[in-house]
Amino acid sequence: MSDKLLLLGILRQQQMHGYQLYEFIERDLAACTDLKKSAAYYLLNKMAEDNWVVETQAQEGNRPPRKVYHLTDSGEAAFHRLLEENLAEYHPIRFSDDIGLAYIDEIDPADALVLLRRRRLAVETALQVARAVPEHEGSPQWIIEHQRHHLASELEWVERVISYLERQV
Amino acid sequence: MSDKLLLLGILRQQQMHGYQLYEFIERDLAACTDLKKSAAYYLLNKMAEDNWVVETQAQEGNRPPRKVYHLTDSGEAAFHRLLEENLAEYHPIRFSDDIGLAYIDEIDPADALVLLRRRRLAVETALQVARAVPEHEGSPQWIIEHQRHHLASELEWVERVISYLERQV
DNA sequence: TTTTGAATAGTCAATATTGAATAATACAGG
DNA sequence: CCTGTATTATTCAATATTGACTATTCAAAA
Repeated sequence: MSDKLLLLGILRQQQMHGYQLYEFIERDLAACTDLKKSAAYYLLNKMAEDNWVVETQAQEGNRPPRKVYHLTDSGEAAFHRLLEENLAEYHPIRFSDDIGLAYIDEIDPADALVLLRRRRLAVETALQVARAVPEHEGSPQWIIEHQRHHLASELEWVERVISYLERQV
Repeated sequence: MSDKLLLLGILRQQQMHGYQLYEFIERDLAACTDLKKSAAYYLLNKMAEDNWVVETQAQEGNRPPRKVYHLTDSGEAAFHRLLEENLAEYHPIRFSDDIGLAYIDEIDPADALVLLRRRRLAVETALQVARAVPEHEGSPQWIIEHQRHHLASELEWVERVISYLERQV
């Protein structure tokens, strides 16, 4: 659902064709979502069926015709509905990367340490990238702030696991 | 992949039939994964094709025959491979619940506050649940500890957003 | 005793998601 | 002018995932 919200939110500001949407998402919204190109087209078709958007053909030069998506009134209503839903909800996340920790006793602690230090490096790198994103003036960029907050917390946590293992060795 | 690791890890300790696996996961591992029954069967079939597990038929009383899954040697090898991979990697997560925050200016700040307080309640509840899980003696239960650490951090963060909005109103 | 409901064990069709393929144009370098 | 590569725009087949359904057994209630 949040992907539909995202697409509707973009189309609300400006009608676009599929590829344009995809590009915008890849380029500017990589931090919020990893929505794939073909998934975006799929969702646009769904939303067209539900009449949240309409497709119009547009020709530019003698390029192949493009499908431009416009928000309808019922799409606008859906946007607001999904927005309120999204703001109120909280989906607890599962850390699939944690599964291995359940079996950490199956390998030599010294080996485990090497592997977890590799993981720590990955977290540190992600944190540095998130911190390097330039500030936008105006209202706070909640999504990137959340990333930073979260990654700092993750780093603390990996470090806790690592120091436990260090005491084991 | 982490789902396969989970299944292999369980089958390593004890051969099981599909339903037994599913039950164990639902009952005892709800915190680590939300693997569905049919997804588990799907993965078991995949792993049988790859010869990581073998199926044997088992009859008990006059119940319908059950498929019991055993780990093979190459399954054992795969387990270790996946475990090392899993311990070393870190997949940054996307908070799909954050999409709405990008559009928070589209609604009245007072309304947004109401919605976000609802979200805060959901986070608080999840945190209390995680804290209520009884301690296991012996080695630390990393997964549940991670949950607690993470949820505490999430709560801080929602509170940050809420106080920003409170200053806006 | 019959019915009702829960537990057991799995299958399946419908949905969703992905990566690869297609096909047209633009454009730069030799 | 030809050729290879990048960009544009979308479709599609293959994979993965889900929820709903089937079918049997057991236990308890009516």
